Amino acid sequence: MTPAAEPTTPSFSPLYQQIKSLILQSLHAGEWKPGEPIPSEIELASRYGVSQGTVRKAIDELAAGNLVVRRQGKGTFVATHAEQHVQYRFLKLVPDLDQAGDGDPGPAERTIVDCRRSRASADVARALALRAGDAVLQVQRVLSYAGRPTILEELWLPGTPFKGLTADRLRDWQGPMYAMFETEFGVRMVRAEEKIRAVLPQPEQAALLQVTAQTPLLSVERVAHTYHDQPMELRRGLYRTDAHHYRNDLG
Amino acid sequence: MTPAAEPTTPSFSPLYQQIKSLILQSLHAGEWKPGEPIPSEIELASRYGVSQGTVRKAIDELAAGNLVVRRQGKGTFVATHAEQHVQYRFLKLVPDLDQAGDGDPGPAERTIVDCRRSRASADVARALALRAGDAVLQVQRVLSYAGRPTILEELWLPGTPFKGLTADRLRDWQGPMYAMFETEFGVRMVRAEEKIRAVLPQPEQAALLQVTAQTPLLSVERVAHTYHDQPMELRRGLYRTDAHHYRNDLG
DNA sequence: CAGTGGTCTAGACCACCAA
DNA sequence: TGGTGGTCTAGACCACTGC
Repeated sequence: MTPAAEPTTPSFSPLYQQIKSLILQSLHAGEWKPGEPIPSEIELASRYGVSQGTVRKAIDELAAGNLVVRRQGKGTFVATHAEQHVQYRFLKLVPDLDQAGDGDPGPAERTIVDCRRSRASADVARALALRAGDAVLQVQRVLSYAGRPTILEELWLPGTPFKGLTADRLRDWQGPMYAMFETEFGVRMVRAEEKIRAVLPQPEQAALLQVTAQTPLLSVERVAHTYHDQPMELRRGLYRTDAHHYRNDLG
Repeated sequence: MTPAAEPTTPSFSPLYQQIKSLILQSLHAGEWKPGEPIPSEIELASRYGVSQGTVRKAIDELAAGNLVVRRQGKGTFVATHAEQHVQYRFLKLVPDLDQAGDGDPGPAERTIVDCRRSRASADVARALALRAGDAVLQVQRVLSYAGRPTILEELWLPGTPFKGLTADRLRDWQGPMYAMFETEFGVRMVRAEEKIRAVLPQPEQAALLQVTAQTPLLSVERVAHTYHDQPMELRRGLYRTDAHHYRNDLG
């Protein structure tokens, strides 16, 4: 606001950016839930006292960031991991023989190996913007495709927002885990970043994936963020790549 | 055009999409070279007989696809791998300790291991949309960071567009290889897709990277495309991930 | 200063959907 | 049929660049 403080700040914010921020606030505050429609462009325009075109440009950017989905003739809806056409939006592992070509890895069998409350180690705390020793939820599970264990992943969640999450609730839930986070805990994952390495498994890891300790695996460390770039999940995955590969499109 | 032929085709093309196609054609035809400005929005509007806003929306999409770069007050320029802020746009390997945080892996020493003309094998031909036996150029090189061999890559180029490419010219060129393809051969890479696996190296590969044959490595197979999604390069890379990692942002 | 892209508006019309 | 998002236009004004 005061142009004296930040020299590198563009001392100018377009109207549509301000509108975008306002809509973002309402999304974060849960004024409209995932899957629900947000008010029409005309209604938002009159609410904020700007033209429809300005609201339109704001929503354009939200839609580009997958925060919102437009459907012609129906309205604009809060994006969700549940009913979304692209389920498992953040999972880039696809079968080598992808006949359909749609990157759909097919149905996965999920096995919860472990689920318990613990305290954040230094690196987990750093990734989740907590303090070391804070309460976290720790889950370990295996995903299998066609009976073949393929992904072993361990994930950490901050304890407070996910109070009440148990192994049983995880087991009972059908569909993407991120969809459960939305409907059960009101936490919507919006963005994620992954660091990928090639590693050899520890003996216990090898056993869970039914491979030898000499089998090279993809190590995928993901930090998923909710609104305002707040980190809400750390996930460390080990991917078998003998029948699958990690697919990435570089625009 | 004829709505009878294709049942699933949206028998409707917005004006700005048509304008986008026209601009794309000019880009492909080389009417404006990489780094050069394209005509102003007003000029394009009058050339195509549409309003400035329509041209604007067309250019918006081209800019979103990194085909073109807008610079306020100066004009709109054909994107290039050379002077682009993000050099090595397609290289996602970054140092584990990235102090600057800009993903800049720093200067690389390049060593050409091999460069020769050969004939396309079946899989190379399929990737490059050629026929098996067609002339291809085959290059093998090593990239080192701080004296440490980190990337071993082998790449195949279709023989015809790259007539005259030799090991010497590769060695002499400073800067990104894709920048050379632009200025020397008029081939601009626009999009790429990568398939990533974890593998163990062959003995010769291990020697070139100065690692043991038990060191897990990232296998990165990239197909790079020029305009109209035409494949123009197949690149198979082996990445050491003991001091670097592959970084990916999931929007 | 003139020329460029960037923002904002107001209004018209079209395509899609549901009741 | 009415409401939604999608397209297109025309014009005004702003911000940035270079001369």
